[in-house]
Amino acid sequence: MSLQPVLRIEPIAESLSLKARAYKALKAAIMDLNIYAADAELRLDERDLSLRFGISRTPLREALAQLEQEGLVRIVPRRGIFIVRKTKAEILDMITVWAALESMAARLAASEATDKELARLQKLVVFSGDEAAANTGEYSDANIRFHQTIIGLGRNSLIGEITDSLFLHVRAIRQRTIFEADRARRSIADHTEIVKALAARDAESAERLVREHTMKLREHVERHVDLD
Amino acid sequence: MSLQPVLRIEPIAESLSLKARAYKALKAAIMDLNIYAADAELRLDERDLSLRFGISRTPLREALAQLEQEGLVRIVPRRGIFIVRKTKAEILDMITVWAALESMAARLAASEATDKELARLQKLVVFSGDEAAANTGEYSDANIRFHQTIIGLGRNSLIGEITDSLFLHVRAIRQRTIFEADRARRSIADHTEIVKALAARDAESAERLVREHTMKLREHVERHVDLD
DNA sequence: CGCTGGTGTATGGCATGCCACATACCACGG
DNA sequence: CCGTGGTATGTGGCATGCCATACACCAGCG
Repeated sequence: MSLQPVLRIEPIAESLSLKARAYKALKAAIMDLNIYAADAELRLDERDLSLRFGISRTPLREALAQLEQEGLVRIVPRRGIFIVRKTKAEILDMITVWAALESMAARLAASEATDKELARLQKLVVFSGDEAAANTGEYSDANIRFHQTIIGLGRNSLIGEITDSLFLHVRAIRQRTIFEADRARRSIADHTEIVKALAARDAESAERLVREHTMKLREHVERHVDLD
Repeated sequence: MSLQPVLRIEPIAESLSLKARAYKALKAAIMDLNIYAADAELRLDERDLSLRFGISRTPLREALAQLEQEGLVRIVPRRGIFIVRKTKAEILDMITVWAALESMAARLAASEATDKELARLQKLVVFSGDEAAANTGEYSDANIRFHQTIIGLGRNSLIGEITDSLFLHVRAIRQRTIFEADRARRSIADHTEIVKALAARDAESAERLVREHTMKLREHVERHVDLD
């Protein structure tokens, strides 16, 4: 154990490339925008954006190309760049994929997670239970953290990456559906069951419960959410 | 029914952008290359490539940026562009994700697929069974078609897209492991069981069988394949 | 002989400007 | 008044060239 005063060195300047910064800024801007509002502005203009960001079109185009691959925008030659509205069918497919991945993560977590980690997960459920009655807005965040935690406990970072990219698109829907008190209450009941199964190291049940929980959301969206 | 002679009009020229063509060409080149060979060339050069393709650096850079996001290359400023070798842990994670997605597709297929489609799937298994004894090379293709067919029967195109992108990386491994007669034989036995479960519309079993089948591959790779 | 400091070169990042093509608008003819 | 053809304008695609920086090489000093 050295007690010498240590010169703290940080990797300097880590200033991201303009391309990376444009990418982040655009992504944040698109996510901020409620793209499902009827009057949302769906058209982007390269030159206008490059002026407003104060960079040239080259890095901006590269950022846009990345966003296109991620499915957030569509670039049509000589027509324009359009923010993509996902169809209801695509949203439903995403939720299904989410169910497949999170349930696999739960299965893995049943054997991988430590008791300590599971205790923290438990606390998350209790907290959101307290909060939910009073304030469903807070619940939405706790709900998201719960699911992200399970995914993390699976120790498969690819699952985390894929669900993150899906989350962008599903987020708007989730927030729209969560503001129904009964759904929140039942959701917490499901979460409680899931934690129990994990604590019992019951991979089969954990997998099934998580899958069914998410597929309930899918069902709900299919029936009650109107897009397009 | 018009008997008039019809002027056949094809959408003309469908000539892809240079960026798209560069993307395809690079991807194919990288896949052709056995990147896990010790002496594989891992460094690319923008200017050299743009000369060889006969295009300028701009569309080439955009293609490379896409490949980077897909995880096939890594671009390091002022150092170079490197073809990525996946670590063994990453490959294992990919196979796990594959298992989660294909098993979900099987679950969906149990209710979605028509009898006719299942009959075609059945034929695929029989065919690969015949072929396998004589020629494991052919079997590899039939094996891939079998799995892709199941994924298609799930009617969730997102699952197809994600597994396609994983396939790039897993392919090399799959081919390396399939040339073991016993694995091929047991694989066909698994496939037979899977088709049976689907024909019986037993979603639970179909899901489980597909998952276990893929997780066997994962196990095999973890034990016997040496990367890095 | 080994290490340090300086310089040249290679490479990716970025800015700029031109081009092809799709669209919109308008003029002209029926 | 309607339809057709021509033209102007806007937009993304692409080529080109400069710039900053990391690395390699070399000279000079200890």
